[in-house]
Amino acid sequence: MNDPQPPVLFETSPGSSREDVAPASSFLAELNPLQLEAVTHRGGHCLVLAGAGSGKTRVLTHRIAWLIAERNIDPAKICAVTFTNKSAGEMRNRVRRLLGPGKSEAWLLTFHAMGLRLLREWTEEAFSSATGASGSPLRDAGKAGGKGDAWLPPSGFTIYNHDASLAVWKQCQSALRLSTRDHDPGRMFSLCSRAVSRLEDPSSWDSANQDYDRRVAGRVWKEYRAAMRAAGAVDFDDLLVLPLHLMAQHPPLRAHTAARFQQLLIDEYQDTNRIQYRLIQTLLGNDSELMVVGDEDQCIYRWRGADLNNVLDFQNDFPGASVVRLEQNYRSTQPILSAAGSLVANNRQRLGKSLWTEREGGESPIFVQCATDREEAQWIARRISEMHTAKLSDIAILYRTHAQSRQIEEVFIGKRIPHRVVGGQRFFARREVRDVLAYLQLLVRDDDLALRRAIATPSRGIGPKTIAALGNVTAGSSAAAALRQLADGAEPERSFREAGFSPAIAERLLAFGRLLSSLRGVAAKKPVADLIGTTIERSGYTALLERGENTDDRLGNLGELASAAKEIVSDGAEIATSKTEVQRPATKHGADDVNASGDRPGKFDELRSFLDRLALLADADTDRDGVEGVRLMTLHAAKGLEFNVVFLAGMEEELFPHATSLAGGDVEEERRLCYVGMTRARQRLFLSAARSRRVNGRERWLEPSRFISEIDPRLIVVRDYLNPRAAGSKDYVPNSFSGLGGRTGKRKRSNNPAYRQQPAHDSLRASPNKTAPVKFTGSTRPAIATDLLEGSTVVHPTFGPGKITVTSGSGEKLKLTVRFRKTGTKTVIAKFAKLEVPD
DNA sequence: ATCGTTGCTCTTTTT
DNA sequence: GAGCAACGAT
Ligand SMILES: Nc1ncnc2c1ncn2[C@@H]1O[C@H](COP(=O)(O)OP(=O)(O)OP(=O)(O)O)[C@@H](O)[C@H]1O
Repeated sequence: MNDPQPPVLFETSPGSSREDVAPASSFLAELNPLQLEAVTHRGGHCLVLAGAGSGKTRVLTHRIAWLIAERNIDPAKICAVTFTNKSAGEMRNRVRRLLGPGKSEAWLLTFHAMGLRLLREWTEEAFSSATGASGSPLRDAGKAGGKGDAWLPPSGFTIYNHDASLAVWKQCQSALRLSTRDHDPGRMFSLCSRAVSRLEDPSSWDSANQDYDRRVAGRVWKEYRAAMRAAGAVDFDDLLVLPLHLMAQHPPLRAHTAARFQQLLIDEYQDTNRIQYRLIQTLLGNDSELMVVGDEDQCIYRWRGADLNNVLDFQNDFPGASVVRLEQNYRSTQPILSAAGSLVANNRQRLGKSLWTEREGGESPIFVQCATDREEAQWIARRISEMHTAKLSDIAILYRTHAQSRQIEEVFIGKRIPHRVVGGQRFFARREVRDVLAYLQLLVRDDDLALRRAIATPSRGIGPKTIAALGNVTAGSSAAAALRQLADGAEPERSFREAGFSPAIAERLLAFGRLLSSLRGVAAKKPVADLIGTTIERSGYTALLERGENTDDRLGNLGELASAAKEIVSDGAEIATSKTEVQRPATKHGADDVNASGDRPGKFDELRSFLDRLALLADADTDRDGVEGVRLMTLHAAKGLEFNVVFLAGMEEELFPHATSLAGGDVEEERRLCYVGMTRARQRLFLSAARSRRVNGRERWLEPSRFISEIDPRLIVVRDYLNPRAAGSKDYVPNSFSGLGGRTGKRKRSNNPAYRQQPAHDSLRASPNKTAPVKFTGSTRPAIATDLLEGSTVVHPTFGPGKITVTSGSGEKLKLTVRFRKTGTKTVIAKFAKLEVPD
C-alpha cells in the first residue's frame, strides 16, 4: 500500500494531545500513540478513519473501558453500536476483561436492537412517570403528525423479519389486485425499504411526477403500513424510523432519551444509512460525545441504503469534530496487505490512505483457476487437509452468494472436513424452523400470519376462508384473537356454532384452539427449549416430518433451534436490564390487545425476548466461538472478522463482481467487498475460480474475476490447477494467463452449444471487461471548483472527455453528471474523480 | 373448501 | 432449486 499520501481532508484536532492523559490504566499500554489519542479523546466528537485491521474496533473497546475507569462515566450512559449482535457481545466481553469483573450496564448493541429497546421501553406509563406527563402523550404525538409517520406500537408488538414482512406485503398487493407476475413483490418492497432508509416517504409517491414503479410501490406501501400496524407488528426499518419520528414529534421524549446517551460510539460507520445518522444526531445531548470509526474502503452496504456521505461529511455535520487516522495494520502480513491495497486502489470513490504493517515476510496470496466449481471445492479441501498447523476454526471460506456453499459443503462432507456454515437467516428461513416459530409466536400473541402458517402445518382442514371468517367474528379483532376467545371461553362448541361455523369446522377449530391453550400452559412453566419439543409433539409436527423426506435433517434443525434457544435465553438473562421486562398494563385500545398470554410473567417474557432476539439475529451471530470447524460464510457476513487462513472462492466475472453490479450497478462496491474479504486474512490468502460453474441448475462458463487482474501482478501468485497433476508444480507470475485453457475439451458437456460459443480466452489482461482509459488528445490542467459548471467540458482519466450536464451538492460533496463522448453518461464525485479541463 | 401436484420462472449481498 | 400460480382430485 504505497499510495501517495492522500490530500489532507481533515486536520487532527491539536487540542487532544497525547500528553494530556497519563495512562494510569494499564490497558492503555496496549495501544499505539494514534490509537491512544483516539481512545482518550475528550470534549467533542471524533471520527476515526482508518483501513482494515488498524485497530478501530480495539479503539472503541478501550475507549469504553477508559470512559468508565478513568473518566468515571456511568456505564449506563454509554452506548456503543456495532454491526452485529456477536460483535456487541465480544465487545462486552473485552470491556469486562479490561475492567475486571463487575457488571457493565453499558448499551452494547446493534442499531436495530437499540430501536427495539427504545420502543419496548417507551410505554405510556414509563414515559409519564419519567417526565410527569399525563394522558397518552406518546400515542397522541403519533397521531398529531397527521402523516402517521410516528406510531407507538402496542406493548405486545412483535418484529416481523424479512419473510414475514414480505408475506404481509404480498397480501396487500393481492388485495389491490396487483399480480405478482407484473409487480415483483420483493423488488417493490426493497425499493420502499431503500427509500425509507434515505428518509423518503413512499406514501407520497402517488404524485404524477413519479415513475410507474414508484407510484405502484407507494400504493402498496400505504396498505402495507396499515396492515403492519393493524397486526401490531414492526419491520426492520420501523425499528429505526419509529424511534426517530417519535422523538422528533415529542421533544420531551427526545430529551429524556438523549440524557442516557452521554457517550455514543459507532462501529462500522461507513455502512450506516441516513436514518441511522439522524438517530445518532437525535440521541446526542448537548454535552454528549460521539466517536465513530470507519473505513470508506469497507463500505459494502450501499445497495441497501448505506450512505458514505455520513463519513465524508462528518466534520460538516458535527462542527469542531476531530479526525484521527490510524495507519498501522496489526492483522495481516505485508504481502496480503499489499495485494489488497493494490486492488482497492482501482476504486475512484475513496479518500485513499496509507497502511503499513510490521509483519514483514509471509507468503503471497495465491490464485488458482479450476475447471469446475466442484474441483474448486476439492482444491480448497486439499489445501486444508495439507495444513497441519492451523486450527480449523481459524480457516474461513468466503463467497459472494450463499448458493456457493452447497458445493463446498458437499465436498467437505465427503472428505470429512469439519465445517460450519455461518448464516443465521439461512437457518431461520428453513421451513421447519419457520413453522415451529409460528407456533411459538401464536402462544405469545394473536398473530394471524402465524395462525395461517401453524394451522396449515400439519394440515387440519382449515383454510383461508375459515380464517377470514374467524377474522370477521369480532369487528376489529384478529382471527387469532377470535379463535382464542371462542376456544377458551365457556361452552366453546356453542360459541363456534353461534359464530356461524359448521359443526365439522367448529370441531377442528376447537381442537386447534385447545392445542394452543395447552401449549400456553407449558410455555408458562417450561424453558423455551422444552417448549419446542412439546410443541412439535402435540401439534403433530413430528409426525408430519416423519411422513416426509429428510426427516432426520429437519428434526436435527429443530434440535438446533432448541439448543439455540437455551443459549439465547441464557445470554439474554445476562444482558437484560431490569427494564426489559415490560409489564403490559390493561390497555384501553382494543386494537392494541395483541397479547395472547394474559399477564403471566416469567417464562412468557423469556419466550417473547427469545422471539425478539431471533428476529434481530444477524448472519454472523449464529457462529459460536469455540466450536471447531472451517467457517463457511458470505463475504458480507465476514465483515469485521479475522482468520489465519482465508479462501475467497468463486473469483469469477458475473459472480464476483456479480452480474447485477456489472449492469449499471456498483462495481466499486464489489471491489470493496473483495478488499474486505482479502483483509480478513492474517497469514494466508487463497483466491480461487472455476471455469465452469453450475448456476441455478444451468452450467455456466465464466472468466476469472477482473479483481484478480487488478491486483498488482507482482503481489499474487497464479497456479494452474486445471490439470491436477500439475497442481503446485509451477508457480508463476501472471503476465499472461495462457496455459489455463487445457482440459475442457474432454468434458461431456462440451457438445452443449453454450460451451462452444465461448471464445477461447487466453489472456485475462485482455478481458473486455477491463476498461481501457479513453485518451484525450490536447493539453489539460487539473480542474478547480470554478471549472465545474453545467455545460463545461471536463476530461476524466478513465472515461475521457465529456460535458457536465447536472451538478449537485457543493464542496467535498459536489457531484457531477457528465455525458462522456465515448462512454456514456455517468455521475462522478468531483473530489474523487481527478478531473481535468482543456487548457 | 382444502390439499397436493405440475409446470413455470428467475436467480446477490442483509438488519 | 425454490417459490408460485393454476389445476384437478378429494
Ligand atoms: N496496538 C495494537 N497492538 C497489537 N495488536 C493490535 C493493536 N491494535 C489492534 N490490534 C489487533 O489487530 C487486529 C485488528 O484489530 P481490529 O479488529 O480492532 O481492527 P479494525 O480496524 O476494526 O479492523 P477491520 O476494519 O478490518 O474490521 C486485532 O487482532 C487486534 O487485536
